[in-house]
Amino acid sequence: MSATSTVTTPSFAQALAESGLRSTPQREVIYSILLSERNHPTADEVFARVKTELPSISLATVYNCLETLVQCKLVKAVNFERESTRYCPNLQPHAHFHDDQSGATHDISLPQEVLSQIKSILPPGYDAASVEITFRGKSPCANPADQRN
Amino acid sequence: MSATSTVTTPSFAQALAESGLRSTPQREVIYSILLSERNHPTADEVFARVKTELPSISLATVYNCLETLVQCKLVKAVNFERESTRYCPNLQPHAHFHDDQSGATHDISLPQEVLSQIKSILPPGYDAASVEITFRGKSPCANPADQRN
DNA sequence: GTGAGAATTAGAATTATTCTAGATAGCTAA
DNA sequence: TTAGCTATCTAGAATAATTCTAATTCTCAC
Repeated sequence: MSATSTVTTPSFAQALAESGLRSTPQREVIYSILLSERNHPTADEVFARVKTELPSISLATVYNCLETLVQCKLVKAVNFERESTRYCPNLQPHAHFHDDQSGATHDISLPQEVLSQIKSILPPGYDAASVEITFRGKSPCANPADQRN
Repeated sequence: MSATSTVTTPSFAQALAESGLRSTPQREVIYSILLSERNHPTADEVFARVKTELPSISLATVYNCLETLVQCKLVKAVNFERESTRYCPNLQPHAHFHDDQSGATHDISLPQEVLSQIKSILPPGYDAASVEITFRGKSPCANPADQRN
């Protein structure tokens, strides 16, 4: 019942090669698991699944491979950065901008009409209690030193 | 240099009271720190700061108080849920919907025009490399059992 | 003042993730 | 082929954020 017939598409190897990396059995199997199991698995869930095909694989390798696939833009990491939770007293609807350089997080005010347009992408039946919008990139704040967050 | 003159506004006590909770020195000081330090501090940073006013406070209390303030809707938690990172091979622009009941995460496709409208809220100088949009609430998927993520 | 429940405390426990050091494997040039 | 270099993999220890536990302290209603 091996649903994950290892996909060794040229494009897979190619995407890795473009970053100077090799296609390995571990990477192939993990990628094929992500393709077949479209339910946003965690590293641990991938680990459990991949062990049935490569029993000697280690959890560290799973983390390494997932990180590699993200770097090669073959998969995306959801719930992105695993840093400390941060708190803000700004209760107005707003988005956040995370400056990659300084690590600072800025509030970006969110006009009502944009918010409702965002909510309009939800198919019928979806009832959203909250939306979280986070940008990441470069912000105009010149001095990283005086802006920790 | 005690910038945090404890704010005991009636509304603060009131917001707590509405949830059947008390206004305590620890909660007041922590809230006032969040108000004065508008840079999205972490629990640890709040802990460091609050210790100068309440030297005997414990880290657990800081976590408890922050959680309490979030429950009373006095502050918001950014970088919300501290769960495992999840991975998906869907490279199209899409948002995520997190079903609170089942814990499942669904992809929501994101039309180009909505995406560009979202990006348009950024003030000049902000250069976003990526945007992450996450809804949370109730999704129409009836059976929580067969949809883990 | 007393007693019940709420809140706080210190420290242990948990969980996701990263680090480290050693073992393997695969390619390159002789 | 084979020696050597590097990439990759592995197991287990280490780290960091957070939660849990049990004991103590505080508050308020009576």
